[in-house]
Amino acid sequence: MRTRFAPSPTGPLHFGSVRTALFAWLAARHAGGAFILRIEDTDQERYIPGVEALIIETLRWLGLEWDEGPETGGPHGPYMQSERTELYRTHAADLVRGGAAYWCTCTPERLAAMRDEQRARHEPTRYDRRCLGRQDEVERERRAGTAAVLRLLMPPGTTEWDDIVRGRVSFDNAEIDDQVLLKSDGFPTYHLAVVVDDHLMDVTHVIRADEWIPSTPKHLALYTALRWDPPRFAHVPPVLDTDGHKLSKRRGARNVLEYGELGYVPSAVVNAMALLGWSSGTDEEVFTPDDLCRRFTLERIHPAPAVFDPKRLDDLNGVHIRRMDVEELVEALEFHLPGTSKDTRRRLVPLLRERIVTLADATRLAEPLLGEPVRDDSIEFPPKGVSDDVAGALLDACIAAVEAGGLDDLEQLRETLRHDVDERGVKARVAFRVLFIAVLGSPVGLPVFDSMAFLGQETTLARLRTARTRLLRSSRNGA
RNA sequence: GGCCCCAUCGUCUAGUGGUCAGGACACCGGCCUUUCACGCCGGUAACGCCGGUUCGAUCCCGGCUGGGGCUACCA
Repeated sequence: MRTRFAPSPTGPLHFGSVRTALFAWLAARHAGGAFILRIEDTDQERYIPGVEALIIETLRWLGLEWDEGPETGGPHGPYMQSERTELYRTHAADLVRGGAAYWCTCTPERLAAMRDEQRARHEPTRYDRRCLGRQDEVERERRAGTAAVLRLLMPPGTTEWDDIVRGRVSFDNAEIDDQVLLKSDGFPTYHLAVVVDDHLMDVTHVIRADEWIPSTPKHLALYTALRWDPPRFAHVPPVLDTDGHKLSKRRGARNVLEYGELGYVPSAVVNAMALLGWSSGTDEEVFTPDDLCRRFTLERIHPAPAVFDPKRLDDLNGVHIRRMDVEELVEALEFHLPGTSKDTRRRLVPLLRERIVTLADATRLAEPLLGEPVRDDSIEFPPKGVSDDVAGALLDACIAAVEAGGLDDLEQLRETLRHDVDERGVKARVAFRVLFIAVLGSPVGLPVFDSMAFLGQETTLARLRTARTRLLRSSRNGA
């Protein structure tokens, strides 16, 4: 099996377009086949420089490596359509010779007027073949320099194919327009280029968005005219946003690369994408890329459009993070805990792992351990349910214990302090908020005794004493 | 206007001519617990509508409705 992903460099990749690439990649990997990357840059007007670099970076980040394509090369190159124009012209000439295509010099104005009339008559809009009956004349016009396009002569009859995700699809050819194959600037349209390239690159399975279904009969007609065996088609449904609209650049669909900056890990993004429109048929839903390669088949793609739910990605991201081993996480966290050493991160990971949804959460959570905790006076201190006396006694006990080396045995330290507050009739879960605020600056956050151990005796004592002082001052003011 | 695609909880989905219509996320309870989180237990929640075929339809067929797409010298 040979599949390809053929994006046009008109903007960065979003979740929907990458999911199509993922499906093509998975299908190839599952079958032990090849995955090809080809850049469809035949539209000179919409081309945005630099975007192909972005596309390449996105696929690499996700681990969707291609066997043939830009940068890696391959036996069927070049893999940029703009460098293959000679190929398209050659095959266009074949089509003309075989009577499957003809030149047309109709102006855009005439074409527009023609369509308006057809629409008014409730007919399908398609070229009326005016130029087909006057080819000698058209030839003279072309020689004289009149702009001309090459059109496919759509044969009569019906076109049918067995789509891997849709089943049998069929069209009445009479409804299909004589598609422009070569534009007047000499560049091919998508329709000619895609057929020539897919065939020359030996693509066996065309996996693309279902918006291409209506033009598939044109492509099939081209395969027939060129006497080539057509590939199998799998038209995959679109990914919708929460409002039910198709994901698009225009509607602000996020560049997939941004998910990395936001702290999502590639394996989770891949997992979430795969689950949009595909299921394993079992109850399992957490998969590594390797798992997916093993289990993915095109036949199990659900034909209905899918709404992308960011909550699902969050969940999966947390799961994938929790499944990473310490060293992987130490590596992954480098960007979000800037300036930390590997060893620091190694000590932080056990505290963070269970409580971050994205890697970026680590920045906020670890902050009080990496810098000074910011005192937030909107946080009640001592907290509700804890008297000044109890808070003071707890801090004193904690200070004394830490001075005596209590951080060497956190379990023991905790039990001692818990016993103390218990005797004063206060629940540890309530009283310990004093410690949280003292050490972390907030009543919620990382486990407080582990945090003390991370900070070390000196820093811990400093923070406890600062809190103790703050307490004295406030109770004096209060009295 | 013409043509095409799609339709199961809020979301992603499984599913069969006879099922208590299953799972996951989210949500709501509870447990665990030094906070938070993790984890565990439980709960709310779906076959769009109308016909037909059939002893019986979520499942097969048709229509409708709804959503999406194509209808360019864009992809």
